Amino acid sequence: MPVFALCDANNFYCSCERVFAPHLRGVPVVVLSNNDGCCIARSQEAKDLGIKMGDPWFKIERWAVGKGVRHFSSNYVLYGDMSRRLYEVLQRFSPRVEPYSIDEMFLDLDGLGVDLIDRGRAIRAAILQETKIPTCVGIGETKTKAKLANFLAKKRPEYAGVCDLRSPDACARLYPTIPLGEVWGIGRASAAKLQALGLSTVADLAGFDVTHGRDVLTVTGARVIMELQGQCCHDLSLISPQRKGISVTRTFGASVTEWEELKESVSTFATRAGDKLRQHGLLACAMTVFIQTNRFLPGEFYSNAATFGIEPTQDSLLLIRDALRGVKLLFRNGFKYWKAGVMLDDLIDAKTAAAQMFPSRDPEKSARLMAAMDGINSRFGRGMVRPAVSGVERRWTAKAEFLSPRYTTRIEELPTVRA
DNA sequence: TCTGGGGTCCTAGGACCC
DNA sequence: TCTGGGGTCCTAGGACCC
Repeated sequence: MPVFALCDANNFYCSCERVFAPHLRGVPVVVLSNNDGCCIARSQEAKDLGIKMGDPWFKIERWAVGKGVRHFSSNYVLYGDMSRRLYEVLQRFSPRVEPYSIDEMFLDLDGLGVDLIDRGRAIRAAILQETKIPTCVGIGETKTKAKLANFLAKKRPEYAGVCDLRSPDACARLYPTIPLGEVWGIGRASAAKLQALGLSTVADLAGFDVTHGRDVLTVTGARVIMELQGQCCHDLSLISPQRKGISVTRTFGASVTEWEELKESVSTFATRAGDKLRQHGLLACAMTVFIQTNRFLPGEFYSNAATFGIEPTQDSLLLIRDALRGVKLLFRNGFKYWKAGVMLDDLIDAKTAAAQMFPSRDPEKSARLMAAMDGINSRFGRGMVRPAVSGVERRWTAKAEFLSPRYTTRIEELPTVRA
């Protein structure tokens, strides 16, 4: 029987900022999204003041500052680094650690043969001491139960940050006290459906017939129910699966009306997307670009997107070219653009693709060719240099002919109008 | 008039997550 | 003036094929 622990950092982004500003302990802190748009993390004190996730900063700024709230622009490099440190500490407690998100890690505690509550306390203490980040630990025989235990560890002071939901006793006592919307995988829509059927607590959900559950919530819901009952449907995954898509999207600080300005932004997005592709050693075969006006403003709302196949590439210059061609089709004069983005799909492994693209060459040589291109791209950072190896480009173009013409550009003729 | 059946592939859209 | 960004999975239904 596996035993999962979920270690989840408390108010992670805020806690990271406090590591370097210890005087802010006890002070309400929020971390803001891109362009300081809205609150994406809140310290406990900020939550206690009633600040909600996603609250637009411009709406609450005056009031919040008056209440002594301190705010930070988000710093993902810092958070990523702190996350890695958490991971390193956890690896000392179990050889099997799965980073689930930037601030959450699953551990396999099976076979440790010790008091797991004690073990949870030790984990918290080690992380706090070495990274200054407070965490909570939830324990269960399925991931879903570990998540739920973590929720209790966070919300109910009597657990002091560590909760074990493995025993039937604990479930019988606690399930009826938790609203079913707190369960991992039950969002707003599913919660509403279940409530319409008269279910309201986790106990109701755990006691729901699995087949019936599948009818109402599809197979995902059936798995949730089984996991609540202690039947494991999600194992630990120690190797991170290959990325399926990469996107770079932004709302603009100030609305954009000119083509030249939009072009500049979209070029930047495509460049960043290319950076990410090279980091992961991938090529993209399809692209989606979109532009939007501000849906929060009265008047006409315009939103449009184009999806099309591209030659398999990670080269930023080619990505920029394609993105601009796409967005040019979408651009309409007279709109105030508020948000745009570039999404890359149908990603393939660059090394494997190289071997397929140069079939007449030996694999060694294909790999060297790819490495040469990687070198060019990474040396110039932003992919502003095209692969100069003679013959390469011709071959890549030839390969494109073998791709099925799956992608067609879809352009709505008329802007959609919003009341 | 009667109007198969089984299969695959693809996509849009919904839902959920952090 | 100012309202985030980046992902994954599942399903229904259309297109197409034999």
